[in-house]
Parts: sequence; structure tokens; C-alpha cells
Amino acid sequence: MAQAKSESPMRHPTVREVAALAGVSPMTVSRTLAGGKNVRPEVQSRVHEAVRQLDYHRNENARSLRGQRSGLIGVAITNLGNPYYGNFALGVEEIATQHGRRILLGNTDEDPVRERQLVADFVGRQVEGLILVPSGGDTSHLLQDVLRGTPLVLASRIADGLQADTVLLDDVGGAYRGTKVLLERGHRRIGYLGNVTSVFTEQRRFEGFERALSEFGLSPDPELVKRGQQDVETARHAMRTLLDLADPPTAIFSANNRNTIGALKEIGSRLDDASRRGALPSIVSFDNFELAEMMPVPVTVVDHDARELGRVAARMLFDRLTGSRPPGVVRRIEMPTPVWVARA
Amino acid sequence: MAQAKSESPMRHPTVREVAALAGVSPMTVSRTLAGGKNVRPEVQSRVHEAVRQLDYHRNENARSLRGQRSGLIGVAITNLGNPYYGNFALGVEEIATQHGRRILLGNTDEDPVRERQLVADFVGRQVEGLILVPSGGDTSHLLQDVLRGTPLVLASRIADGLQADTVLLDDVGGAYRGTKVLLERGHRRIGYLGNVTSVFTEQRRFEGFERALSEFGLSPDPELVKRGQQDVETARHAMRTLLDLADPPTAIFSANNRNTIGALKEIGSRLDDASRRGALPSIVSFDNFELAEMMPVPVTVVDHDARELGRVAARMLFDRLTGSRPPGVVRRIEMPTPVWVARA
DNA sequence: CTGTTAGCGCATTCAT
DNA sequence: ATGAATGCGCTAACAG
Repeated sequence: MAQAKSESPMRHPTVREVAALAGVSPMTVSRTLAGGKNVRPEVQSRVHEAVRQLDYHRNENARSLRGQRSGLIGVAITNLGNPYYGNFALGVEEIATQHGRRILLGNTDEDPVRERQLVADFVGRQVEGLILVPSGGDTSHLLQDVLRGTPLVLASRIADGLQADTVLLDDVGGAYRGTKVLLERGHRRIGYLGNVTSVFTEQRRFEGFERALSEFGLSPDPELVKRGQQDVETARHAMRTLLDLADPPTAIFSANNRNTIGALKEIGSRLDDASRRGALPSIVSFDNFELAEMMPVPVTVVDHDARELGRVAARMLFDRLTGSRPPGVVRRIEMPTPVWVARA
Repeated sequence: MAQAKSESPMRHPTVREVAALAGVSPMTVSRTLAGGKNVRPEVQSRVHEAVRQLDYHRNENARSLRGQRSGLIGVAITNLGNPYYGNFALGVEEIATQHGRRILLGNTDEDPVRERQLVADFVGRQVEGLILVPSGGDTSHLLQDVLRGTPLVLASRIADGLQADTVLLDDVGGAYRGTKVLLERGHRRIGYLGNVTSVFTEQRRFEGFERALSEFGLSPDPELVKRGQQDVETARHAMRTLLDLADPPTAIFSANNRNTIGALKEIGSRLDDASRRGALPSIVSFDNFELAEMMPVPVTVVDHDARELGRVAARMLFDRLTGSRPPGVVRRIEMPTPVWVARA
């Protein structure tokens, strides 16, 4: 049976050993592995044979020391467990692989301290570029002097007063159009569920919500606005409060996936009570979710493509790396947030 | 305004420059950064000041070249876009961070060739350990000779005839218990939806399905068994075929999340037709999904904790790295797959 | 076409 | 408590 027992790691073979086995100099091995320019085909095959025999792998760290590209891109996201960011990372990985780069991945858990450590470590590992979903707060670790010109792309959010290439969602537009769907259907008491107000996307989505209301001569009713829910349980609790109001909202705008799920769970728990059932609210959810069409209340979705967001972020980065973008001028892209009705 | 323009990357400062600025030798800088043993406190603060002033970051690649640990763990998973693997990666990252290691992440997309390339690259980058969800097929790139003792942990699946530490789900038991729920409720015509038969977990889940049936004197009805669906659309199509049978199944065992979603979407499209509505099947889903309790048919879930699976995989790896496990003996852990009723 | 020399940034070893 | 020399594995620059 094949063995993969974990013995104490032994030394990897080096160019020298390959060279010795192939009866050439280390330089010839290096050249062969670099593509074989100026090496006789016959010698090349001797080298390749030696490589195979020794299971030789070039030491990428040593190469990067010698001035070659490290081939590494640092990616720091806030929560890998969120499918949204999983897909984002997948999009980044896809483009990075196309460019022959590898991903160094870190989870910040929305913690600025972790973010700072991650970025510092990434820089120490000589990453060629950074892609970051900023956690907010201090941005001094992202300044040009610290990064020494390592290209940086921000995704989903901006970082406080920092000039950098950025890919955003059209948060404002999406929230605006989603809220408008409710208003056009005649809803006037619209509840709002959102994240903590310090989060950039939350601010923007609330702005879109407000904008749509004001077009109809309304403004957010403080009694109906619940912000600050970061997880499903607290979102559910906020929804409960709204539904238990003497005059509950007839519709809900939920500013993100976690709030939507919490809201729907609360609705689910009220399905049996036939007397209240008719009064259950419609929902507009910023962020799509699977099986939205099977919900017991009308659901409208403000959608977006996380994977494509990752691809775009990565492309912006490689535009810098390949020098196809002039330095100095910063780009900002907003990705579309189409609205569609999952269940009328 | 703070600047982070992406100038062409300039050289990072080195120990030498820090040393010069602090008026000491490079060695003193190195020692200070390594903890400060045998360096006068006063000198240490001079060094730290110089570090701050220059925004110095130790070059980790150079350190690893000099024989220090690379601090890198290679993680290769099949599909980051799947929330299941996103959470798995999160669990790995969590434990790795606790041990001061960083994650090199690759997506294999179920492609053995990509897997091979990734592993080769990881080895070239001197990873201290590998965590892999194997794609199947040839395993020669995972052999001891190739890895040179780099510890390897397999997750979710085994690799063809390869002896290595492995964390698995209790696929067989979960499928068995899930199927039994249906049988005990009196179902006798039970449909099966599953992945391609070459996938390890699919084989095991089908085995559990069969075992439960046989306990009731039944065996899988070829007409009711649909395997090979890898995505929601084909799963939905398979479900359609089952429901359109002259004598359709009264319940469905779905062997994974993608098949469950596809099956439910097909059910959703038949909700309006009141005449058929009563005939809609119950579902048992291997893999949990959000809002399962809100489905229009009874749903039972075979659950598991992807993040914990990642944690366990990482812990197995670090048990090797810290030498707290004797080499030679391979471990295999099966994680529990509790069954619960989401909606009766 | 091929080999030799030298040095990337760091830390181990051995001096002082 | 500090410094000088040395070499990790690799490849650019320069011979030949």
C-alpha cells in the first residue's frame, strides 16, 4: 500500500543535487527549469529525468529572495464562512491562477487588529499585491509608505479616507430600487433591518432606502428602523419587535442576508397562527438567498455576483501589476445590483 | 488625504538599513526582533524606533531560507464557492492562526490536474503541512517520497489507497439514520438523488441508504435512483423525472445540498397545481440548508459542522507538526452527522 | 551553449 | 551584550 506517513520532514533536494545527478552545473538546471533557453535538448531531458527521480521542487522562497516575483497575492476578507465572501475569494483565486499567482488567505473577522497583523505578515511574505475587504477604523497600515508600492485593491467597502483602487456594489442604487418596488406596490409602513451603522455598506444601503422613501414624500419612521443586527438571532429578535408593534409594518427592507434570514425565520414561526397570517409582511432582501421563491411571503431580491466582484477586484490588481494602468490615478468600479421578484 | 497610490513597487528596507539607522549591527536588529534576548532594553527601543520609522517588515521568505519555519500551511479544496467548504477553510484558518501560521489557499475545482499543480507549488513554497480535499484519481503526487515528510491531512474524502491522517463525516451512519426516519414514517417508495458515483462521499451515502432499506427488507429501486447530478439544474431535472413517474416516490433521500436545492425547486414549481399538491414527497437532505423549516414539504436534515471539520483537520496537522503524535501510525476520525427534523 | 562568481535578507555560530 | 563571518537555495551577470 502507498505510504504517506508523516515522518519528520526531511530536507528537500536542491538544484545542486539535481545538477550532480544530471552531471551538469546548477545553472544549467536553473535554465532548464526556466524554460530551457540556451540548453541542448538532450541535456534538458537529462535534467528533467533527475528532477523526476529526486522529486525536486524549486524553492520558491529562495527564488523570490533572488529577485523573482514571489507569485503571491494576499487576500484578507472579513468572514470566509459567509458564502458571499467564499464566492468572492473564489473569483479572486480564479483570476490569480490565470496569472500564475497563488493566494495567501486571511480572515479578519471584522477585527481591525487582525487586519493589521495580516497585512503586515503579507508584506513580510513579499506579496505582489493585496486585496482587502476593510474592517474599518484606522488605515495607517495601508498607507503607501508602509506598503512600499505594493498594489492594493479594496473590495465591498472603502477605507476611511484612503485613496486606492476599489470595487464596490451599487449599494445605494440597489437599496433604492428595491425599496421602490415596495412603495410602488402601495406599501407605506416599511420596516428596515440592517447591520451596525459603522459598516460602509450599511450606510449606503440605508441611504438608498431613505432616498426612495423621500421620493414618495416619506422619511424613515424611527419606530420601524432596526439597525445593528450582525447575526441571524438578533435579526430575528428585531423582526419580532417590529411585528409585535401595535401598527406593524406591511413590508420589510432587509439590508443584508443575515437580517433576511432572521426576519424570515420569525415569519416562519408565525405561520400556524391563522389569524395573524394575513398580516405577514412582504420582504425585500439586499443579498440573494437560495429558495427565495419558496417563501410564504412575497420576496424581492437585490442581487449581485460575489464571484464576479472577486474577479473584478483581481483584474484591477493585475492591471497594476502588469503596468497596464498608469500609476497615480485611482479607479473605482461599482458592480450592478439587479432587482428581481423571487415570489410575488 | 492619505495616499495609497500603486507606484511601481520599491524595495523593502532590510535589516541592514534598520541597523544603520539604529546605529547597531544587523545581528542586534535580528535579535531584538526575535524577542530581545541578550539585547539591552535601551538598544532595543532604538531598534524598534528605527523599524517604525522605516516601516520595516522582516522578509519571511529569507527567514524560511535560513532554516526557520515557513509558517505556511497549504490548503487545497474542491470548491470554495460552496459554503460548506468556505466554512471548512474558515475552521482551518482559525486553528492555523492560533498556531501562528498562514494559509496558502487553492481551489481544485474537482480537477486532479489542478490538485497536482497546487500540491507541487505548495511544496515548492516550503509549506509545513498540507490539508487537502482530494479530487480522486491518481495519488502519486501525495506519496511520501514526493512530500518529503510534509504532513498531509485528508478531509471529507479518502485518496485512493493512500495512508494518511483523515477526517471524514460519518456519511454511512448519517445516510442510514436519515433514510430510517423515512422508513419509520411508513414510506416504502423512496427516491434517491446523488452525486456522481466516483465521489467517495456519494458511495458512502448510498451505502447508508441501502443499509437502511435492507433492514426493512427492501433494496433500492433502479427506477427511483438518480445519481450523477453535480449541480442544482441537473438535480432539478432528475427530480422532475421522479415526480413524473406513473407511481412516483412518496419520499426522497437527497445525498447532498445541491441535489436538495434542485429537488425543492422542482417541488416549488408544482405548488400551484392543487391536484398534485397532496402527492408531494417528504425530503431527507444530507447537508443542512438555511430556512429548511419553511419548506412546503416535510424536511429532515442530516447535519454536520463544516467549520468544526476544518478545525479537526487542522488540529490533526498540528499534532504532527508539534510531534505530539507518533509518526507512522495514521489516524482516521469520523465526525458526527446528527439527524433532525426541520419541518414535520 | 555552459560554467563560475556573487549576493538576495536573514539568523546560526563563533568571536569578542 | 554585541558583532563578524558564513551560508541557506537560487539565478543575474559575466566569462568562456
